[in-house]
Amino acid sequence: MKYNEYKNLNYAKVGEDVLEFWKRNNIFERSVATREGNTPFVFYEGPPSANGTPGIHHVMARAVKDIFCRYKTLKGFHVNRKGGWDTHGLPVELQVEKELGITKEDIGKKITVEEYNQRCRETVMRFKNQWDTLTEQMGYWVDLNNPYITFEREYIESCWALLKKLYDKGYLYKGYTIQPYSPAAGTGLSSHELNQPGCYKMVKDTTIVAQFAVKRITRNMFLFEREDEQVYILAWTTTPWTLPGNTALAVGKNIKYVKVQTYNQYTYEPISVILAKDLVSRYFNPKAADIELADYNSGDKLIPYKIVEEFDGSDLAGVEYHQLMPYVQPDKPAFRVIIGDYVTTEDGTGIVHISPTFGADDFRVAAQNDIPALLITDENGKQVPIVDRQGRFVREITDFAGMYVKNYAKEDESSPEYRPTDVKIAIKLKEEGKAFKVEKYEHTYPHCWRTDMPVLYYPLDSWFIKTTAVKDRLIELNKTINWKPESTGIGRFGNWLENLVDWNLSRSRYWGTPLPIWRTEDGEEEICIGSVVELTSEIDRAVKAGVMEQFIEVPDLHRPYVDNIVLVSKSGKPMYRETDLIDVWFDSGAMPYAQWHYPFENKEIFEQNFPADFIAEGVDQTRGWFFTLHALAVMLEDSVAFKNVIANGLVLDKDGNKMSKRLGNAIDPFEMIGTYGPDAVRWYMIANAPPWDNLKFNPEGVVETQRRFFGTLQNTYSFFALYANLDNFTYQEEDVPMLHRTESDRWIISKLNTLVGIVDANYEDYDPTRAARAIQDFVVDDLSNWYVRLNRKRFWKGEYNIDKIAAYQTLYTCLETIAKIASPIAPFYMEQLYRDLNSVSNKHKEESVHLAYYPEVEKADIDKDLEERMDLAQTISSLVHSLRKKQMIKVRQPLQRILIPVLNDKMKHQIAAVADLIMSEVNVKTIEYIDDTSGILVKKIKPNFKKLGQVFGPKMKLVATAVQQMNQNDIAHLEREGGFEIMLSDDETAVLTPDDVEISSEDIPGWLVASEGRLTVALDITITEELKQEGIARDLVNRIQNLRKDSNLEVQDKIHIFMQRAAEEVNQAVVNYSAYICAETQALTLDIVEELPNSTILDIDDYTVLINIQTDVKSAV
RNA sequence: GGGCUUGUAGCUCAGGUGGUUAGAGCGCUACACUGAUAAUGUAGAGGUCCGUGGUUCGAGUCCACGCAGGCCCA
Repeated sequence: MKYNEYKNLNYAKVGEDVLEFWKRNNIFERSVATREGNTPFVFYEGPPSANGTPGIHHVMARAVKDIFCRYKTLKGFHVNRKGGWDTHGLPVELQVEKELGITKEDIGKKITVEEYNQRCRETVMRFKNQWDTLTEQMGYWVDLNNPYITFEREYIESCWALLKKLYDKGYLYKGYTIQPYSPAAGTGLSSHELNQPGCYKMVKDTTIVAQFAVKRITRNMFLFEREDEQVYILAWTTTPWTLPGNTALAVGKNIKYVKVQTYNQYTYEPISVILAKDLVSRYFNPKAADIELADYNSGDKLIPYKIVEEFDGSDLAGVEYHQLMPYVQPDKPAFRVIIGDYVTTEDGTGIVHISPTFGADDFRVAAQNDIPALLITDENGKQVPIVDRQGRFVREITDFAGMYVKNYAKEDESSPEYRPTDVKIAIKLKEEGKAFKVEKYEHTYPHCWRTDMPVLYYPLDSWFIKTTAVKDRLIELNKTINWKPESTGIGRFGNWLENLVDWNLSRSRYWGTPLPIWRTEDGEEEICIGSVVELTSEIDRAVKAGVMEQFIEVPDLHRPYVDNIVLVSKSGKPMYRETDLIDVWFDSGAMPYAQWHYPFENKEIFEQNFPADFIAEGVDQTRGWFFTLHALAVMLEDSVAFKNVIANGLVLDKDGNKMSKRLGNAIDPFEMIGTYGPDAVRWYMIANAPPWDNLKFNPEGVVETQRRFFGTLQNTYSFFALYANLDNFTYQEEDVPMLHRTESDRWIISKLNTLVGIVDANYEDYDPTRAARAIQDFVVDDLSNWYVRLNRKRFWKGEYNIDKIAAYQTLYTCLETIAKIASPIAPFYMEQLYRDLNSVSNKHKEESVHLAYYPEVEKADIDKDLEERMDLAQTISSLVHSLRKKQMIKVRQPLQRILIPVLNDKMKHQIAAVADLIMSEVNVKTIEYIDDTSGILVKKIKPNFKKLGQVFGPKMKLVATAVQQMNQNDIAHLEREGGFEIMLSDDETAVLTPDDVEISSEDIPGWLVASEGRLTVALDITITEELKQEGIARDLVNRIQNLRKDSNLEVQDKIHIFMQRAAEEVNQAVVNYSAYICAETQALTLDIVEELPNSTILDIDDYTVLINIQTDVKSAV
C-alpha cells in the first residue's frame, strides 16, 4: 500500500471526488448515526427562500453553520441538521405578479386567488435545484431529504396551534396600526405601492405653527417668571387637520430649547414661546432684536423678541399643556411633553405635534410613553378615530363635522368660495390666539396611485401579539444567550427589546399562513382555531346550525379555501375569517415547533431538540428570525430558543461595495467553487475576517489562500509521501517514545498539542477565524518552514533506523492531526488528506475524517521551555543569516563559530539544547557562550516601564532618565548586589532591583554583531583554508545534485563521479571531503582524472570544474 | 434622524487589562538558496494607528466630540 502522490493537485477535483466518496458511503448520514445516543448538539437551520438564486454570501453563512456542526460531531455530539425552506412572503408574490403582468388589484378578478397561490407555490421552489447543488458542492451538511417546508399543511397547522396557544394566553389581540390609507379608494396601501413612480408629488399645503398653552401648575412653574405670563410651546405641522387629534408634543432629548418673550402677530398679545434654539432665527427677524419689548405697538411689522431662558429637551419632558382643540377627551392622561427619538431641528420648531392616530412615529412614541390616542365611540360601540374612513371629521368635532380633511369630494378648488379644511382650522386658531404662524409650504406628499388623491396616515385594523407583556422576560432571557459578536446581542438586539412594541402580525396578502380567527360581523364573538380537527368539527357545527350550506373537507389551509368557511358563534351568529395573513416571520420563528409538526406529533423529538444550542444567520435577521424565535420561545415555553448565535456580516465586493446583479459585481458561488474548489473558498472566507465583520470578497485572496495554505500543506504531504513510499513507512512500528525523538520532533509535537488546544478553545468559543488562523500559522511557519526544512535530510538520507522512523511518525502525526482539526473548515481537502494517510497506516478504523474524533491534547508532550528555546534558535539563525548577508558570505560556506552573550544560566542551557540545530541551519562549526566573566560584554539597560510606572507614577520620567544614565559599572553593581540606588532629585533617592529594569547585551567589541530584543549574536567571519575547502566541497555537492536532477535521476539512483583535475584548492577539497561528497550525492566512486571528455562545466566561485556523472561506470571516460 | 458596527503599511488583517522601536501575510525592491523547486530564505522600502480635544508620568489602546464607510430601524 502506497501513499497517494499527486502531480498538480486540482482542488476543484478534490471537491468532486470527495463528494462522490461521501455520497457513495453515506458519510453524512453515518456521521449523525454513529453518534446516536450521545449528547445532542441542537442546530436550527434558518430557512432560505428558493425563489432566487444563491449568492456567494450564502456560502459564507452556510460555512459558518457547517463548521460548528462538524466540529461538534468530531467532539462526539449527536448533531441532527434538518433542512428547511421558507416559502411564503412578499418577494414571491411580487415575482409572480411581475411574471403575470398583474397587480394586487387583479387578484380575484383577472386571476383567482386559487390560481394565484398555485403560481406562488410553483415559483417559490423554482431554484431549489440550484440551492441543493450549492449545498452539496460547498460541503454544507444538512438533511435535504426531510426538510420542513413552511407552506405544507402540517407546518401551517403547527403555526395555528401556536397562535391558539398565544390566543388562549391572551397574547393575541386586535388593534390598529398607522398605515398609508386612501380614503378615496377606501383601502390601505402597502409601502411597495407607495413607492410606485409618481406617487410622491409636490403640493402646496397650509401649515401652522400652533401655540400650545403650558399649564400653570407646580410641575411647570420653572417655565414661568411672572403671574400674568402666557407661556406657549410652539409646534409646526403640515397637516393642520391632525391638530384636533393632538395628545402630546415631542422634543429631542439633546436638543437645546429657549423661551422667547414676544408678541403674537395676529392678536398682538404679549406671549412667551418655547422652541429650539437653532430655529429662533427662522421665526424672528434679527432686525427686531434691538427693539425693546415695551416699544411694540399692535400691528407693527417688526415684532420685538427677547430670549430669556434656555433648556435641554430632557428638562421639558413631562411639562403639561392645555388641549389645543378640546372637542374630544382622551380616556387617559395626555397633553404632555415627551421625548421623541426622531425629533430634529431641520424644520419646524424642533417640537413635534403628536397625533397617535395619524402618524406612525406618533403612534409609536405615544405607545412607548403611555399617551392615549384621541378616539370616539361610533354607533356600533367601536372605538374609532376622529376622521372617518371617507376622510371626514366625525360629528364630535363640532366646528368641522362632516368636512373632508382633504379634498376627497372633488370640490372646485379654483372657486373663490372654496376653502380647504386646513385653512378653516388655521383661521379658527388665529382667532383664538393659538396660531403663531400660518403659511403656505411646498413639499412632497404621497398620493394614491389609483385615485391620485392624497394619502392619509390612518389607523387600520391589525392583529397583534402582545410581546410587550413579556418584555422583561425577553430581556432577562436574552442575557443568557451567547451572542457572537456580543454587541449585536446587547446593542442591536438588546435595544430592540428595550424599545419593544407589540408584534404586528397582520398582512393583507394572499400567499401565506392565514390567521385562524373567525369573527362575527359585529366583532362581539370570535374563535381562534388551533387544528384541522377543531376546524372540521366547527364546520360540522356550522353546517348543522345552517350558516354553511354543506360540509367541506379542508384540502389546503391557504386562501381562498379557508375564506370560504363560515363558522357559527355560541349565540348562533355566522363568523367569518379575519382576512389577514400572518407575518412570514412568524413562520420562520415557529420552526422549532412546526418543523416537527409539534404539538400534534413528535413531542419527544421536539423536547430533545429545544432549545437550539446553536444558530447562525446574517445580522440583518436580528429583528427578523432572531427576534421571532426568541419571542415565541419566551411566550410559549418561557425559554430561550437558542443558546449560542453567530450574527454574520455582509459579503461585499473587493472594494467594499454591496454586491448586486445589476452592478455586475456579484460573485457567482458556483464559479468560485468550480475554479478554486470549495475548501479554499471556505477557508478564505473564514480566515480572512471574523464572520461577524463584513467580508470584502476578493478572488485574489482565494488564490492566495490556496497557494499559501493549501499549497504548503500539500507540499508537506507530498514530501512525506515521496519518502515514506520509498522507505515503506506505513506506521506499523510502535511509536518511538518522545525521549528518543529529536529536539525538533519534540518541539513540533509540543507545538502541535498546543495548537490542538488553541483550536479547540476557539471552536468552543464560536470563533472559527482564530481557529483557522492558528492552524494556518502552524502549517506554514512551524511545520513547513521550520520543521520540514530542518529535518529534510532525515527523510532522504541514511538507512531506515529509529531516527528516521521517529521523523516519519512525527510528520505523520502532524499531518493527520491537522486533517482532523481543520476538517470542519476545509471538509473536502482534509478528508482526502486523512484518507491518504489512514488508508496506508490504518491507524483509525473510521474511514472518514468526519467520522473520527477530535484529538486529545497530550499535556505531557507540551514543553514550554522547548518551545521557547526553539524560538531562540529561530531568532539566532535569523540573526546569523542577516550577518552573512551583510558580509556576502553564502550559507554554503562554513564558518567557524558564533558567539552569543548569555545573561544567565537558563539562557545558556536553552541555547545549548538547540545548538545543533542552529549550527546546521546557519552552517557554523561551534557556538561559544560568553558571560560576565569574559569581561567583554557591553550591557544595555532599559527601564521596565510597566513595573516602575506603578511604583513611581508621576516621577516616572525622573526614574527613566536615571536608569538610562547608568554605566557598565552601575549595571554590574545592580546585578551583583540585587539593588542599586538612583538619585531622583537632590534630596530624593530610590533603590532599583533587577526586576525594575531590562538588561540586555548590546555589543561585543571587535566583532560583527546583530541583535534583536535581548539576544545578541556575533559571527566569526574568518575563513580558514580548511573552511574554504569544505565550502568548495559543499558547492560541488550542490552542483552535482543539480546535475543529477538535470539527468532525471531518481532519488535513490547511485552514481559514479569523475572530475577533471582542476585548481589545487579544488583537488584538495575533493580529496579531503571525498567521503562527504559521495554520501551526499549517492556516489559510489569519485575519481579525479586527467582528461574528461563529454563533461559538464561548472563554475564555483572563481574556479572552473569539469564533471561527469554516470550511473554505469563502464560508460564513463 | 436613531441604534449598532468598522476605520492601523499600496491590499487583507493582528495588536488581553494603557508601558516608550506598532506587527504578519500579500504586493514591491534587492540578494541568496536550489533533492519540498510552479517552492523557499534573508534584507529593504513603505505608517499623521480617520480627525480634534481630554484623562495620564505615558494613549493605537481609555473618555468626549466630530469625519468617512456599512447594516438595521425610522
